[in-house]
Amino acid sequence: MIGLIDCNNFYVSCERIFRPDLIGKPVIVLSNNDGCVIARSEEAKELGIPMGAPVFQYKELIEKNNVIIFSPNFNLYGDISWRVMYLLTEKCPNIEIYSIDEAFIDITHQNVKNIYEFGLSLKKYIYKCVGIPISIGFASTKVLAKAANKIAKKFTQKTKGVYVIDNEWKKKIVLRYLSVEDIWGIGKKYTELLNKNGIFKAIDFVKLPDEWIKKNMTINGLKIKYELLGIKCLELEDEIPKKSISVSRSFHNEITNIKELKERISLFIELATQKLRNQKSLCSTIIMYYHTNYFNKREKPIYQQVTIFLDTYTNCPHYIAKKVNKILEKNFINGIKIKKAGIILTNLISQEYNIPPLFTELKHEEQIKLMKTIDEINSKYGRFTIHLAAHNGNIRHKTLCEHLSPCYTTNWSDIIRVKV
DNA sequence: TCTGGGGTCCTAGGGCGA
DNA sequence: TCTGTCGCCCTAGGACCC
Repeated sequence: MIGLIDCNNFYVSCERIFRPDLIGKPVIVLSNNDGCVIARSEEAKELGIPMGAPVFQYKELIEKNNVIIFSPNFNLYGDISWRVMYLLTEKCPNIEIYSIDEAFIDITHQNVKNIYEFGLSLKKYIYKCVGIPISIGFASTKVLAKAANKIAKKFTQKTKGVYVIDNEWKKKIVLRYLSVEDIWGIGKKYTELLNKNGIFKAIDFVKLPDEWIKKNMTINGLKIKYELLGIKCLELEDEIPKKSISVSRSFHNEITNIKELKERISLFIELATQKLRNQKSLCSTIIMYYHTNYFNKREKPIYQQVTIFLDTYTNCPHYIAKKVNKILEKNFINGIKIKKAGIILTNLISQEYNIPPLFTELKHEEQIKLMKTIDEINSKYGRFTIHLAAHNGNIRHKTLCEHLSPCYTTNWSDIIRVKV
């Protein structure tokens, strides 16, 4: 039996842990630059604020209903997520952490007598220890567990946040209830295609011939069909290192000069190589890109992308920044207004398997020692104590975040004080 | 005026060597 | 030596997820 645990309105719930006065009030969390809505409380959903909505389009509704706004505080959310996952692992060792707010558990080999009661106790435990409300769906496959979770969330009063699909009858009811757009793995495009062919519910989807599904929705579509029928096609996965690492940002004020762009890109490289070193990997290919504002219909959109193949594997920001800056100087189009830029590190290998090439300007032994020292200093005295000269070490620079909450659990100066 | 960020997987199609 | 076929590799693009 597989369970899917999902934290309810996760980012909003994280903010509410330290602001219990906001329970019952409409709350939203915004994306970087306070641009779009990325999390909503139930009350905000009821007001009709959609996911991904640009804030400026809903300004009136937000003000009229006193909706509480937060800028994203990923330090806080990451830390709370870690606590939730830690507790879940304690109770269910066979776990796949799927995202910041979701995890699959396999309880087949745990001696669980009553799955529903087990779910309720897990829910109670997480809320008691971390203060995060969760919903749980149990079923024989991942896709069905996702569907069960949806039911648990949608009918909280009846289910108390836990729903188990443990017989054919329940499975049939769920397939009849579930719309195709709500099936895990079927997005906007496939929904359009299915609707056009008269398929609206999961029960109709599973009746489609295999050949049709494979031809129109690839092998993944076929796996979804069998999972809905209760035949396991997707296993719980171990944590595997990332195959690519990227850092990108939109800019509140568009960038028009190469100096500033170089500054930002250098910061992206520093952040990305930090992630790379954390998972003990090296990269040999860097993709750097930037583009103008696609929403500005008055100007022709410009997109530039450069792929840089290194002659060696590295996780050293100085080496990468040097190469990227050289390319930037050569390719930069003067006069364009850059709205977003980013870098992707790819072609990753594990540090262990690295064999330095015979001819390269990079001095490997020295670089390893240097990076180790820098990481130790930054870990002891704070992120960016030592950083690339190209940026000033201010990672929040020029990013709009007017509603940022304190880092209650990760910053000594933000810890809540209690008067006794 | 203002519209996020970070990933994965699959497939088609072209280049290229055996 | 030329030509056709097959399979592998790579890339771009499109789908999906949170």
